[in-house]
Amino acid sequence: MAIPQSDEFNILMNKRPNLQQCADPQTECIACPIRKMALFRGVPEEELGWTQEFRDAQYLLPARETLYREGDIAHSIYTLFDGWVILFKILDNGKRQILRFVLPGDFFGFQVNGTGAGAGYTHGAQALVGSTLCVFPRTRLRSMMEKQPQLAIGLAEMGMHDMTLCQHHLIGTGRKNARESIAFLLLELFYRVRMQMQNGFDEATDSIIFPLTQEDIGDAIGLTSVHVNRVLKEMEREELIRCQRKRLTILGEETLMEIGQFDPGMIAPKELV
Amino acid sequence: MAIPQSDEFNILMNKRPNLQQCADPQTECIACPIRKMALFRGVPEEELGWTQEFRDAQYLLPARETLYREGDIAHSIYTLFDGWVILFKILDNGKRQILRFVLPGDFFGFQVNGTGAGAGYTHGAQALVGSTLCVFPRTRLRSMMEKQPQLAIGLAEMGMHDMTLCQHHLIGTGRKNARESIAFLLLELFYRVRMQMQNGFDEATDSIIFPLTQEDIGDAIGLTSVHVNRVLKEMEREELIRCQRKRLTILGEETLMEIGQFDPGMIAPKELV
DNA sequence: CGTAAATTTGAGGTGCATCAATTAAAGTGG
DNA sequence: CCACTTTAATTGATGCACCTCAAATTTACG
Repeated sequence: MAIPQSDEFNILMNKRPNLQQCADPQTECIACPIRKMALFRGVPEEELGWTQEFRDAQYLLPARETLYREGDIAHSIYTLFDGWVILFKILDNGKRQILRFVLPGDFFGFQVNGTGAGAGYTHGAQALVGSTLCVFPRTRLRSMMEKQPQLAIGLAEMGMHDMTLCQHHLIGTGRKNARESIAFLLLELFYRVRMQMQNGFDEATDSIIFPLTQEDIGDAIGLTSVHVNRVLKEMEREELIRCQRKRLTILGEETLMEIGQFDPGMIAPKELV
Repeated sequence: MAIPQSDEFNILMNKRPNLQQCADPQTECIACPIRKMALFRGVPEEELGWTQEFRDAQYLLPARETLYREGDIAHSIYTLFDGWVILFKILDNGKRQILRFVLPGDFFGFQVNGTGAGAGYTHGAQALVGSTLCVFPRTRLRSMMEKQPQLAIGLAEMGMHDMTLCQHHLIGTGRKNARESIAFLLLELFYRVRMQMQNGFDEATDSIIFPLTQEDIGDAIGLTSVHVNRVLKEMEREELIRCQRKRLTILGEETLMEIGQFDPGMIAPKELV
């Protein structure tokens, strides 16, 4: 049975032929398991029909696929429902800087250059694993926020959280050595995945699905994959971590936290007052 | 004549004995020359009496003085009215990472750890030059936003802008060499100061007041002051900049923009749609 | 005008990059 | 399920951008 397709979807498909519309039934906002962590966290239950109407649909993005490139016209903004997405920027010299690791519940795609409908994304976005996205039309965001202040507050709060993470990455690249900032990154991602308790965390082995390559790690904290490898190997020899076959286990949590100067409270979700 | 002092002020003075209340008359929000760049950008004129009531007062913070330290209970949030403020974090090893340069119109002090009235700042704040601050009670922010959605939207927009700057700093420390990221930083600050056309920009010489020490520059982009000095000296020899006596002149704008991969559009104020 | 703070310059060391080649793992079509 | 191909991980040798330490000089400031 054919699924009816919106204009948004057609625009999207035009640019990204690999994006697939989900089969019915799609997750309703009212039944969304990650809602309390996501954009609509502050919206009361009785209003959720309205958020549902704002949302365009859910889409599947296969692993390694690009969602958008820097400069693409920003038709849509996204909440990641399931999977892993990276936001990044490519420099003139060809080097890549990963700006953010997007995990389920995170909102992204709202950072643009320019104004109005023709504004372009400031960065690129790519899936690390097969991912499910909730897609919203960007041009309606402002009017939606004016109607529903909770949405704006939620956005400001999530922005604050993202900002904190970004600042910690800045500290990592600016003022920590390779060992310290790798320890921090591994712990940060481990805690963020474990916090949501649904997406690849295995309680039995205290491990998570970890789809980053060593090159991804390097591009996040400003190192070459060669040097990342040396540090990771050393940490494995010291029995601080196990990082194999796309799975990460933290063995020496205490020690790693000291090395990376990591404290879970630093990356806890933020609230405005 | 004694100025009546609010509870907020007393709390503030208790912790920061060097903060001085401005003499009357203080700038009214309705007459504020930087309002359109600041937190209340979206608030219609007829509502400004209300923003005025939200604001506690304006205060003076002398040069080099600390406004708050990391971990201090966050009673207040701030808009910088005039001056330069840096937000920073000190690591265990004593190194300092500057997270943000706050210029007039910028909003800060809302990033906290924890919830409720006892939450603490995630970072420290310090004035580089004598600065004037608009102070707001943090605990009323949420209710204010619920009453006035434009405030939440403004906050989200400013957050987006700050995030973009932070990401560019991340790119600088992570994926650029000393020369490139110094060029970027100088241009960024130069453009941001010139954009507001009021605060130390001298049209005749195309120069700005530039209160950073070479150590400040280094702590912003992850270099030692020694190495910053060598790069700056080289740039002066090449007649790309003049950076003396707390004043910065850009001589080779084109070349510098190429070196730093800087484009003014990247740091233009952001709007949601 | 004296003292502290910031800048400047030199010499020597190191953490990470670069280049290069091998091995292991993951993906793909038959 | 296996051969084939591609991608990622691993290891070694060498180099350089930036750090560290240290001392001289200039500038800011009470």
